[in-house]
Amino acid sequence: MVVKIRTHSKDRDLVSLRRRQIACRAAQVFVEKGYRLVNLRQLAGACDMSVGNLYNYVGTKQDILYLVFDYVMSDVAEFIEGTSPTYDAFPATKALQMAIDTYYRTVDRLQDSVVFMYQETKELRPDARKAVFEMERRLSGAFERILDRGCASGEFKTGSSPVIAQNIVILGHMWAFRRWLLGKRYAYVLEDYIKEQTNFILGAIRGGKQLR
Amino acid sequence: MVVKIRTHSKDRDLVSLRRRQIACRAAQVFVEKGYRLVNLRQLAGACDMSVGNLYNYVGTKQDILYLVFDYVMSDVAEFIEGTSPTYDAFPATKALQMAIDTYYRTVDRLQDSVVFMYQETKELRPDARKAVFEMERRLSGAFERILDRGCASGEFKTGSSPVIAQNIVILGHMWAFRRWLLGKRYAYVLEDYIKEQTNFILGAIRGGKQLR
Amino acid sequence: MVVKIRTHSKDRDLVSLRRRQIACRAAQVFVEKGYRLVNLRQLAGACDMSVGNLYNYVGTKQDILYLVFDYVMSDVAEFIEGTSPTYDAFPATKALQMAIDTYYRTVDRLQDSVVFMYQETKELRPDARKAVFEMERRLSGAFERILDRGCASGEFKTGSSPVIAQNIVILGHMWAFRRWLLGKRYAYVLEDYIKEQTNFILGAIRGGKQLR
Amino acid sequence: MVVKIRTHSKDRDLVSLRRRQIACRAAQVFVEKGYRLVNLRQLAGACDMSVGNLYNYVGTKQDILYLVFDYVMSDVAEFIEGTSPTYDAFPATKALQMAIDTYYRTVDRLQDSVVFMYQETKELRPDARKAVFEMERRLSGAFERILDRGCASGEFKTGSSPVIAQNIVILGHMWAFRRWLLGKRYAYVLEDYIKEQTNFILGAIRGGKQLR
DNA sequence: CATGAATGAGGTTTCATTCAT
DNA sequence: TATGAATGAAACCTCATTCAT
Repeated sequence: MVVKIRTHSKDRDLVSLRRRQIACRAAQVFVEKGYRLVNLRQLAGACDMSVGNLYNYVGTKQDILYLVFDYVMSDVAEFIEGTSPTYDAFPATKALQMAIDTYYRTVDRLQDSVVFMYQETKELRPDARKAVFEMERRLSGAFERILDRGCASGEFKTGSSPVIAQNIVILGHMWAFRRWLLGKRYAYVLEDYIKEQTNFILGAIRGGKQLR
Repeated sequence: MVVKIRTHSKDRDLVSLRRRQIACRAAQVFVEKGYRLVNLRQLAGACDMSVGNLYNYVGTKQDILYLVFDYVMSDVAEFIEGTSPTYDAFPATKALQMAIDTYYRTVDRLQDSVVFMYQETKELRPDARKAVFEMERRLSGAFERILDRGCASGEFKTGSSPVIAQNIVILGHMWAFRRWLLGKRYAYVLEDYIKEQTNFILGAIRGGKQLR
Repeated sequence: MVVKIRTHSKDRDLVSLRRRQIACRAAQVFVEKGYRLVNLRQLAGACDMSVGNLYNYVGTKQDILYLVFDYVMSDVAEFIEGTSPTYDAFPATKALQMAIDTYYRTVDRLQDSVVFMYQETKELRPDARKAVFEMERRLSGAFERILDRGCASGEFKTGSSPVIAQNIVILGHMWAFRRWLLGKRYAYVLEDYIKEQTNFILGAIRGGKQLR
Repeated sequence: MVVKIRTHSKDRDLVSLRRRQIACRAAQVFVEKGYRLVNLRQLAGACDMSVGNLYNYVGTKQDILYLVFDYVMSDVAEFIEGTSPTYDAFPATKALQMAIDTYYRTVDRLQDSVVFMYQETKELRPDARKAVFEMERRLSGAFERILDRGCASGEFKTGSSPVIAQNIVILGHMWAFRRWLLGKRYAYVLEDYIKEQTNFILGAIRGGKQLR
């Protein structure tokens, strides 16, 4: 899925350089204040550019939003492409534990962005939204593959592994949400959360044998 | 938690009558188009009022948003207060099944509103946001009580029951989200989803014994 | 031909009152400085309104331009509807003289507007442009009827009376153009111009017999 | 009349080479889309130059407009200087017929430009505008000379020949205008139009004797 | 109490022009 | 000489809120 964004420059390298710059800086302000509350002057300021120049690399404000989504998602994509294959060397149970651990830590690192994406996906153009869904799908697909492997090896017994894969992803997002919802009052520790949820998930699919 | 909303009228009854009217009508348009995309002319029109009169019962546009949240949440509150006590008569496992079933059907009925609340909570004033959190807390509290009862009776073996209660709630919301995300492409049936997730949850907390 | 213009008010009378106000004041600034060079702040100022209120009665800046065209053309329409029928009582030659005289004086009165319309018609939306053409057509139609009557009575001998009617109209506009083109340097007197052109036109269609 | 245009280059030949290039290409886009609707990126693209380089040969966007006027008018000037003298060999009536024929065909060829000039003259700086007027004056002067010759020889009997010369010019422009105004609906043929108008004009100044 | 006309700040986007390379 | 990235002022339009009626 490719989302076309208008540019006035023909220098490919410069375009991607500037877009990275925009995505990275805009991510901060968007996440902090929300898409609608950031105006283009602020955005340009955050990007160390003039408003006019911003529009050399982007067609609309919405495009900037997409760049931010893309930027955040690329981090997630890295998780999928980078680490996912290495799990194949391990038994499914171990692999799933590792994948959950890694993914939930990724969510922790990107927690503000995760919440942001839940809240602002609706602002995207349909095609950009579709691209986001696709990424989401690939993410849960990575978990699904491990689940399926576990089912094949007899380690797991799942009902619908797409649903369970989704559950795993969503329960990761929940970590980000709880912090956002509860703010400072939320005193839970990531390590505990991961352990808790790993147990919950494995319990559900392994016939109740918990981690020791 | 009470959120104060300015009014120009002193007739208490009229105020709450009009506010109910506003909440109910505004809910529809907000949910349909999103908070930012609805302006006060449209809002007033939907409420069968003039803009000026709207401002007799409400101080700002945000207040209307809160009224809508309150209105939607009252539906959820009903679920909690109305049905929750009746579960005490059943064994925890049965009670949890029933609660999940009822709640997930509530989510299904309110699916647009659920998504809406995820997306627009950030628009609320801090105090209004707090009120939303509180309701959320009471909701998961209802599940938590059943879980605790099950642990006490030996039916369940959970780690942190607050986390698991949250999981149950969130996995319900996920139903709404998937439909929104996937639109028409989402062909899953509610009955199946409930069964699947009930199995998943019970599996995790009952030592793996699934529903028959 | 009716050109629809968006309004936020439902009070028909107020809408037409304000639109008259807008047309009248906007005409002055537009004619003076040109459509593109007048911004909405200036426009609103000239109309003794706020920008926001202006947009209660109008959908776009273009709409204001059309209001101005309509306003100017209504003056011309008056010429056509008001005076045209009275000419039927006179022989065609006399009638044509009178019509030219009246019309050219109208052009003189509206000279800036006439030039303005030539220059800014292109800025109108297609449907509004069509409405202008129609008015133009009705105008030359008024002359055409006199010409046809004269041909029937043997007073005139024209080739294509639509073309000649057009000529009459255009040569009237030329009066406005010359003043605009030549500015103060243009020292010609309207009376002379009318006489000159009347002779020119009658000469062409009466077999050369000039006015005395 | 000379209009000064700033340049950053000192190479006279290059300057005029580039300016010709600019005028020729810009003419096309200006005529097609209108002065205001063409921006400098488009203009530079059409001229096969970079924006920056454009500004080496021109001081402002207006200057480019003037170059275009100058370019179009040079075509008209050619008509005047090139063909006008040859008419002296013919009797005034014949000369006038020939001049009208040639000029109206020129207008037909340049019809878009003619309309363009009516609409955009106002965008020129005063001194550039004056240059345009002067050219206009020379054009009608060419017809005026023929008229005067005809009056002297007794072929014509005109009132004010400057006015009549203007009429001839304007009625030529009208051909271009009608096509623009009426678009595809205008089905008149140039040959007929020329014949019609020639008759009209000669009729007016020859005492009604029409062409055979 | 009810109306909706009026306000004006603020939003996004465009574009003529400059200037470092 | 030639390039095109960068600038930032200014354009049109929207909308939450007020207030005279």
